[in-house]
Amino acid sequence: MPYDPSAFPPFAVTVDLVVLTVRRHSLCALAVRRGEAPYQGRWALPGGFVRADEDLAQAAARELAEETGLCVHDPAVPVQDNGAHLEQLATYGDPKRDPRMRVVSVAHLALAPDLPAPRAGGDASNARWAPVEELLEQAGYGRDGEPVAPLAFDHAQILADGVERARSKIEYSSLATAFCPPEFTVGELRRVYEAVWGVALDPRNFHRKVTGTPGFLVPTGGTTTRQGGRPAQLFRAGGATLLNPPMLRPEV
Amino acid sequence: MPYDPSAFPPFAVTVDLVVLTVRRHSLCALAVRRGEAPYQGRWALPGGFVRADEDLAQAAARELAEETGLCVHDPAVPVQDNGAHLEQLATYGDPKRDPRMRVVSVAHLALAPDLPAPRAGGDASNARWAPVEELLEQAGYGRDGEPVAPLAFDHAQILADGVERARSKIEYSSLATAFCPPEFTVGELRRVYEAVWGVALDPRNFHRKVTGTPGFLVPTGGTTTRQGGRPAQLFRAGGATLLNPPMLRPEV
DNA sequence: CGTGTTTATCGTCAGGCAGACGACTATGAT
DNA sequence: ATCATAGTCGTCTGCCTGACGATAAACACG
Repeated sequence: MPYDPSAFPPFAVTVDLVVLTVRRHSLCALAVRRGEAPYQGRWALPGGFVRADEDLAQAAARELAEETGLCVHDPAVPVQDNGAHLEQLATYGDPKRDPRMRVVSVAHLALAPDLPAPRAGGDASNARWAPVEELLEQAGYGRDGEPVAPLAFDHAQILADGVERARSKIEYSSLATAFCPPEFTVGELRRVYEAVWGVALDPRNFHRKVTGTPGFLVPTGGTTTRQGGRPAQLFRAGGATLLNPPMLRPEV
Repeated sequence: MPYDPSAFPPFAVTVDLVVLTVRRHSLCALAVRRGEAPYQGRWALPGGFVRADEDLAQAAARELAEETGLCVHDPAVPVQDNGAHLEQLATYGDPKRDPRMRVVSVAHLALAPDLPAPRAGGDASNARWAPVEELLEQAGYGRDGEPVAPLAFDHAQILADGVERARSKIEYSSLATAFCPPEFTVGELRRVYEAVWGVALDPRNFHRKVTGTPGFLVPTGGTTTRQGGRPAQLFRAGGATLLNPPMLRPEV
């Protein structure tokens, strides 16, 4: 028996994506330029409508693939080639968040290794990686002197929530490896933590901590000098997902 | 300019509530009996449609008040009289989760002190507090020998996610006080942890930990013997919301 | 070819915190 | 009076972390 349509108000449901990566020692998020009203020309988070036959996670994975070409790896297996981590973040449903109509947006958080270039329907000028501090400024000027406007809709709030989730989650999980290529060094992993948290970490204590946590890292046997200096061991992400005891974020 | 309604599929949006409390040393959740198809007569989580002019949090607070009489206290102030903690949990949107139509449910988690009796539209027989293990069993028999059927829809999954959120969140936040009355003893707070985690904790180490964490507990000056034995100091929840270092959940 | 720079890695040491557990206190029950 | 119950204070030991010295292995530059 179908429902009485007058019994409930109809909603549009969308997914919005907070896609984070680490580029040049800073935490960056994917932003796309809006081509239509409202907020035409403003930067926003990528996203779109959930289709009639789609699960929420499927919709988020589809949008992620459309915007970045990333595919989502199975959460049961460790982070691997070109696979991004994707998880639900939170849902935003203020009645006035979209001036056109009642839209409920299920935000998702994606973590990806550094990628060559974003694409937004093939148009590179309408998508970019921007440092999160820049996107979260209320107004001002970016690194290139271009004036920066706040993100469209409530996307600044969504981005802030996503960044906070990422910052806290790398404390007690091995998620930081999702920002790394399939093989990486301890130093590269440390620079991920430093970029996400915005702090400096002691290389010696960090090395002791991550190599001493069982299941976090597994050596591949190879070494690399791509960072300069003494050759460093290469690792892959181990099977462990929870870090116990957690990595401690320095105060302040 | 309104949207073209054919551009997106319409959804019904609901809020479902995982309302947890501690009764008789066990973690219990509020369940209501369904009065109509589908799953007629089965137990389910309380919930309902989000209204056209309502925020998601408002809808959850309204449903909570309707089912329990609890009001939600401002998250900025500490837990206080008859106020419950309420937070968004996750959103569930599988296309087949409701056989009637496309429903997206924004689940919320509420934590409340032990309450006299639930009410579901005034009908007490259609609402009850049940131990979460009992509700999460696939099938079997409850404590009273009554046969137990699984929760309706995907509510077992939602409940499991809510319980897991509560279990992990009392580790690193002062949220356990939301299960306590306005004034409580260290022993009562310890029994909350023991019920939620399902473990036994050392009373001496627990006492040292919670009284030694600045801002967690503030003494009211009074004492009580309601638990028997030597009189215990009464405390209120302090302003601190984050516990650092966290309370450690014993292994296994 | 030495010297300096960079990054990686190993070691040492002191302080803090948690688990294990002994001891004592203050109430009610019998 | 004695016991049972629950609360509170201490002690000790082991582990982890932060601070930091020392060494190793590459490259850059003269």
